[in-house]
Amino acid sequence: MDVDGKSSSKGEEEKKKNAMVVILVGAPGSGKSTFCEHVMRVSTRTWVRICQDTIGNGKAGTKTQCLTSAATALKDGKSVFIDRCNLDREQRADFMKLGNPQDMHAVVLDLPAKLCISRSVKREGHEGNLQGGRAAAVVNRMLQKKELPKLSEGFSRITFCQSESDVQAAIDTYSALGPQNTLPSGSFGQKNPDAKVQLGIMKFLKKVDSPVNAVSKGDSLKDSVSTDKENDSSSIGREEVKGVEEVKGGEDLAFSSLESTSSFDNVPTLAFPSISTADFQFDLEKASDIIVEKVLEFVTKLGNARFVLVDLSSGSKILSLVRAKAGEKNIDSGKFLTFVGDITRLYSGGRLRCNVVANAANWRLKPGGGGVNAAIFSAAGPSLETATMERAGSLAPGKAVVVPLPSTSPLFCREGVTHVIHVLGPNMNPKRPNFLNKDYKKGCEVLREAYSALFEGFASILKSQKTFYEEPTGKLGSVQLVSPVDFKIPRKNQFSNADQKVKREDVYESERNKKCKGLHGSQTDATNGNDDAQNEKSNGSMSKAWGAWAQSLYRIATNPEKHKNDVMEISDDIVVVNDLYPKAKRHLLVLARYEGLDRLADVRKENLQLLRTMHDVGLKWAEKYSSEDKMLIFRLGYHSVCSLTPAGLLMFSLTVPLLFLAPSMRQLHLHVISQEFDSKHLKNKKHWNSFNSAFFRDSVDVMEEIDKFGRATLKDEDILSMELRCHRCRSAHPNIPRLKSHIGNCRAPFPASLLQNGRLLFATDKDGTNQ
DNA sequence: GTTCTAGAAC
DNA sequence: GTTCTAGAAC
Repeated sequence: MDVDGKSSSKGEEEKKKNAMVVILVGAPGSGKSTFCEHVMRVSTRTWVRICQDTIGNGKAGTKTQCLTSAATALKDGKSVFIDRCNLDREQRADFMKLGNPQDMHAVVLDLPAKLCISRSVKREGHEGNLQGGRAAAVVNRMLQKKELPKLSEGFSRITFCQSESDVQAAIDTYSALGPQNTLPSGSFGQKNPDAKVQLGIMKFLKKVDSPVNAVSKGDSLKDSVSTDKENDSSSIGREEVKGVEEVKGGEDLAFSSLESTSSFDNVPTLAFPSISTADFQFDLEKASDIIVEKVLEFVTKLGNARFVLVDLSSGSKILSLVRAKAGEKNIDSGKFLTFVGDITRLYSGGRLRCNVVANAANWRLKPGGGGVNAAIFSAAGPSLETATMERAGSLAPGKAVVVPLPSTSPLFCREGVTHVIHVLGPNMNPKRPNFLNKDYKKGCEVLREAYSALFEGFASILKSQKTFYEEPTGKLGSVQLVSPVDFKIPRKNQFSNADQKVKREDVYESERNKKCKGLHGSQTDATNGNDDAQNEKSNGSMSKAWGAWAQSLYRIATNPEKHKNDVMEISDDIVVVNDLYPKAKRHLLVLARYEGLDRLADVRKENLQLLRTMHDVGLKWAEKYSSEDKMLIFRLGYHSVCSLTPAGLLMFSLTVPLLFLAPSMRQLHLHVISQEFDSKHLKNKKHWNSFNSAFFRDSVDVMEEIDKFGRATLKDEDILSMELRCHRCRSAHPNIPRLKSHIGNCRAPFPASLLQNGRLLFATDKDGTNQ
C-alpha cells in the first residue's frame, strides 16, 4: 500500500480499492438512468453517475468529459456508473482503462427494441410522428450495430438483463453492495439462443451452415458494420437479426432477386467533394493527382461501384484538372464521373443517384462553417448530427467515419442517400489553427490517407449491402420472355446497341398495339373467349385463354361507365379502381384503357407515354392518401405476370390447354399500394411475394427499361413461392401469420435499393420536404 | 384473382 | 387438437 499518502486514511484506501466501474450497455430507453437512480437511492456505497446526456451543464457532453469525470470520481474512492449507450466495443474501450481490472463491470440492458422505442418516444416529451419515427430510427440503428460486451474486453463481471425482472434482480444485486463488498466475477444472465426458434428458421431456410459461419465470411476490407454475433443471444429481435445476417452471408438464397432490378442506375455510387482544396487551401494540382491516384486504386477493387467528384461551381478548376488526369489514366468514365451541382440534391436536382455522400467535415463533426459541411448537415436535418455523435465525437485529419443516415432524414427520403461518410483532410490554411505550414510532404500524405479512409468506408458499406446489389443467381433468374437486349453489354455501348435492337424490334411489332379508345361493347361479355381473336399475341407463338374471373379488369377498362360505383377516376387513357381484395390499407389499380395490353409483357416502347400517364395518376393518388395519413408509404409497380420459361413453351407446344398459365387479371394495371400491408386479404405466400419480391416491378424501373430497351424484364413465377421475408429488415419468417405479426411491429429502415430512384413514396410536408 | 378443404406441420 | 399451406375448382 502506498505509504506516501498524507491525507488518505486506511479506510479511504480501502474504499478506493473497492471502487468499481459499472459500464451500462443499452439503447436509449433501455432504462440505464433508471437503473442507476434505483441503485443510488438505496446503496450504502458512494456512487457517481457519469451521464453523457447531461454532463455538459445539464446538456449532452462529450466522451472525453465523461472519461475525465469518471477518473476524478474514482480517485476520490467513489464507484462510477457510466451511463451512456456503450453499445459497441470501441465505445467502451476507453472506459475500460479507468478502473481496476478486477472491478470493471458491465450491466447490459438488453430489452425488447419495442420497449426502448416507446420509452424514448415518451421521453422526447412531444410525441409527434416525427419524434416517434426519429426515436425509433435511432434505437433501431443503434441496436443493429450493437456488440454485446465480452469478458475478453477486460470486464470482470457482466450481467445481462433481457427482461424487466432481470433488470430488477440486477438492481437488487448492486443496491445491496456495501462499500466493502464485491461481486463474483463472470458472465451472468445471458440466455442461450432459443434453439427451437433457431432450428425452425434454419430448417425453413433450408440451410445447413450455422449462422456464425455464414456471417463470418469476411474479406480484407474493413467492415464498419460487422458485428460479432457469437455473443448475440439477446431477446431483442433475435430471430430477425439472425435472419438478416444469415442471408447477408448466404450465397444462393432467393433473397437477392428481390432487390436486383435490371436498372443500370441501381449502382452503388459515392459522391464526394474535393477534400481540403476549398477552405483548407490545399494545392489543386497536387490534390487532383491524389484524387485520380486514389480513385484508380479503388475503382478496380470495388467492382461495379461508381465514384462521382462533385463541385458546386461550373468553372471548377479542380474538376477540370481531375477530368484531364483521369482521362490520361484511362479511368473508366462509367465508373468515375465529375459532376457540377449541389451535393445535397444530386437526385432531385440532377437525376444522379448516389447512395453514399462524403462530407468534407470539420474535426468536431459538427454542423457549421460553410461549404459542403454546412450544406450536408442542413440538408440531412438534425438526425445526421445525432447519428454522427453515436459513431464518433471528433475526427482526426486523414480519417473518415461512416454514418448510416436515419430514414427520417430528408436526404435519405428525397435523395436516396443511405450513408454519409465524414472525412477530414489536411489543413493548409495559415489563417486557421493547426495548419500544416506549407509542409506538402505531410499534407499529401494526409490527403492520401483521407481518400483511402473515405473509399474504404464506401467499400465497407458496399460489403454490408452486397446482397442488395447482386445479380440474381441463375437458379432464380430463369427469367425468360427473351429480352431483345443483352443486359450485360458493356456500359459504354449499351445505349447505341440497345437503340438499334429496339428499333428493329419496334418495326417488327409496330402494328401490334394500337390505341383503341372506343372499345366496343360486344366484346366485353366474351367471358369464355378461348377462340377470341383478340387474344392472339403477335409474338406469334401463343394464344391464350383468360378465365371469366380474370376478365373483370378488362371489362372495367372497356366500359368504365358501367361500373360507376367502383371507378374512382376515368380518362381517355386510364381508369382508377380500388383493388377488390386490397392487400394493404390503400391499394388501388390504375388500368390501361388500351386494347391488347393484357399484361406487362405486352408493353413496348410505343406505350411509354401511357406508362408515364399511369405512373403520374398513381403518384397523384399516393400523394393524396399519404397526405391524409402520413404514416402511409407507397410503392407503385406492376406484376411480372406470365412469362413463359423454355419449359413452359415446350409444354405449350405439346399440350394445347394452357389455362393454368394464365394466373392473373387481364388488362395492364399499375398497383398503387401502401407498404404497411395491413389487410385481411393478404393471406398467402403468393400474395406477399407478388408485392415483395422481384416479381413486383417498380413503375420507375419499368418505364426506364421500356425507354432503353423496349421491353420490361419479367420474373418467373417461381419466385412467388420463395421464403417470406420482411420487406423492411429482410428477416425471414416461417409462415404468413408470423410474418404479419412481425411487419406490424418492424420499424427498420427500408432496404437501400428501395429508397433509391423514388421507388418508395413518403409523405411530404406542406413545404415540399420529405419527412 | 378467391374460396374451399385435405392433409401436413406443429 | 389446432394452425397453416397448397392444390383444385371456379
